Amino acid sequence: MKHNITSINDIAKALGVSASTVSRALKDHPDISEETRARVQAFARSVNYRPNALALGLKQQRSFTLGIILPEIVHHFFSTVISGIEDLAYGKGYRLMICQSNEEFERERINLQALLDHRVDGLLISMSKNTFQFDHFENAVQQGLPLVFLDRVCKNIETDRVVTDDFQGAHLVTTHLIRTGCRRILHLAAPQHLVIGRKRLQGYSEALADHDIVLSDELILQCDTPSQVMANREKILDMAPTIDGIFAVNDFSAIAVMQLLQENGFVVPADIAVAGFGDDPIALIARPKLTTVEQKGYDMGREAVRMLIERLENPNTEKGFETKTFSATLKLRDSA
Amino acid sequence: MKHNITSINDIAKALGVSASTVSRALKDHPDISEETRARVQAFARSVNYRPNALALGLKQQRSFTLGIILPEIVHHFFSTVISGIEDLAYGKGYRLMICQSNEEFERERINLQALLDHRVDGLLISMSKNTFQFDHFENAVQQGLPLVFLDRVCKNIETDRVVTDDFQGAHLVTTHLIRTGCRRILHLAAPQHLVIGRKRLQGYSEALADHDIVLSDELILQCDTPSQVMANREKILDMAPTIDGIFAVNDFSAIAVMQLLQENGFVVPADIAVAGFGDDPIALIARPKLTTVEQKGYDMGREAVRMLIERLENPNTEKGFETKTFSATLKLRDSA
DNA sequence: ATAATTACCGCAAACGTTTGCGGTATCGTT
DNA sequence: AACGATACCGCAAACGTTTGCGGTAATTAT
Repeated sequence: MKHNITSINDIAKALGVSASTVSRALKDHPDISEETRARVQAFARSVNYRPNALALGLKQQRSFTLGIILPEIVHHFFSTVISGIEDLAYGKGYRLMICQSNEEFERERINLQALLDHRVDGLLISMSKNTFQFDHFENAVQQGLPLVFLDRVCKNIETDRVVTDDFQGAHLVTTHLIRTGCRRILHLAAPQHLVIGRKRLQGYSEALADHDIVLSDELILQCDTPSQVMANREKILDMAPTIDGIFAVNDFSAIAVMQLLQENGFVVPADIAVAGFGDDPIALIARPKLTTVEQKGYDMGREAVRMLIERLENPNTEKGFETKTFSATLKLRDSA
Repeated sequence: MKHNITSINDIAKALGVSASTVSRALKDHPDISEETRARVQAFARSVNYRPNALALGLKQQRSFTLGIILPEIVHHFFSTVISGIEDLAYGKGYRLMICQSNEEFERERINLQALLDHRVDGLLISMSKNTFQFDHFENAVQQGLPLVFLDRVCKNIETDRVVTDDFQGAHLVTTHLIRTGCRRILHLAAPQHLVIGRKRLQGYSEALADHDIVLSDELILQCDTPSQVMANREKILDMAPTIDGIFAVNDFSAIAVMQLLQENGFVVPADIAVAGFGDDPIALIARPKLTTVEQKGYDMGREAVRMLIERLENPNTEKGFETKTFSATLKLRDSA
């Protein structure tokens, strides 16, 4: 039942010509007579012939497939990234193999290997939080595979990168808090081994420095998920009367802390202003609407795959690696 | 630089044996002497040999790749579905090619063709809203490709299906509204050409009937996005004083209408109770927290790929097609 | 010592495609 | 009439694997 899929050989046999002739006829090679070409093309259309991408990939040493590894798919930012990648890749004739590492190093490694096995033409990767060794990445680039890091970049590897300007975004939003009168701003930070964790903390710090506000260690809390907000519940509530602003490293934590404050009688933003990072859809649902920093996932995805395909189609260009930085914009709303 | 990827032939040459011997040695074929086997395996490991999945796929007529088509990726439900699919497929050694149709028929068709070209072993599809002809699906199943429809099923095609019990979910939530005293319940409905649109309306209708409440046409509004809520703003506000409950076909619309009401002085749920469908994360962010129906995207994804792989690994089973229905559960919260 | 096993390995075809090279007609020149 | 040019097409190798079959030695049985 299965094998009604016609190959070039089937067409050749049916028409009494050779496979090479069919192949050439289908791509309008000048060596083929008008008559044969027409016969072949007509027949191919009638049996709905489609070239076998596996055979093509094997022969031409390229699969027109791109490999993607992300920490998780169920995440608004990453899903917009995928969407951007898909939209552009689709138009260029590339298909996507998508994997998630679930923030596990081992799974990232295995997924990467599987993508290599499938001979993807290039890679788009956002690193897992728990990746501290990088030989799997090095291995891939050494094989000559173009690789673009996205958002969670690996600074130990020389490649193209697409990132948001985390420093600037954090600076922007912290500056805004200061301008509206905040002086003691709590920062809910991401782990410092992540670039985004460090950059956003830096943006926060420098904005304070710019306004001659002393940086105080007790106002920096490593706390980047709603459950960690809950875990730090007492500490935050103890601190609350002494602070006038909060800058959280992402929107989920921002809203969690905002709701924690509200449930305990604090008014946002009158008592304490709250700002997040990422512009997740939940920012618009929360009341007050969350002031946050927009991160252009869709555009970043598109740009990353653009850079990747650029390299694919100009294999031996001498162009050095680029880091494309997307500037962040403040989404000024009601929480700060 | 590129071609340091070793093949079986490279190993064969390096060791002075034939490719067949290498192939057999690597898979512990009994025809190969202990000594040769050890030599080959040691060498293969030392050069980090990995089989070429393209060649394997071509030879064995299966690619260990599954094709996915979804209406959109940036959508909490669909991204959880992908996540469930990925987690299970990963464990079983299958990779995923993921496409989005963006709710366009043409793009769905082209994506499907591309997946066929890449010789995926099976398909997982959630139909686009604008698909009204089905020959591309028929074509695929006729080629012998296992296909599982997910959530947005196509009833014209005989295949396996995985769905949520939309009727039951809608019935459940409407019944709850009625039990808490609602009598005039507005239903924000999805387009009626979609199965989910019809099923959820039916659940609503029957729940009313069960309690001897007459169904009134003016209480059914085709309106399934926040922007449509805005477009129907006046109509809804005019109606508001005359109703005591709203059942929206999804959470985004539910929250949009809830906030519209709140901004115009209505109290939820005291004046008007509001319930949604889907249990999107935003349901927990909204205030009051949204009462809604949980839709188990992750489990549905896992189940769909389980059914698919089951068919793949038992090709000529006579087992008839199944429709796996996931019962919906009420997430009782504060808005109703 | 000869025949029959056994152990081990290679040849070649196949999966579907592309492409360099060579071959056979046919045509036009002189 | 002999020659070169042109038009058209097929052979075969290659991409990396797998696998049925056959082959050669060495070992065992008679």
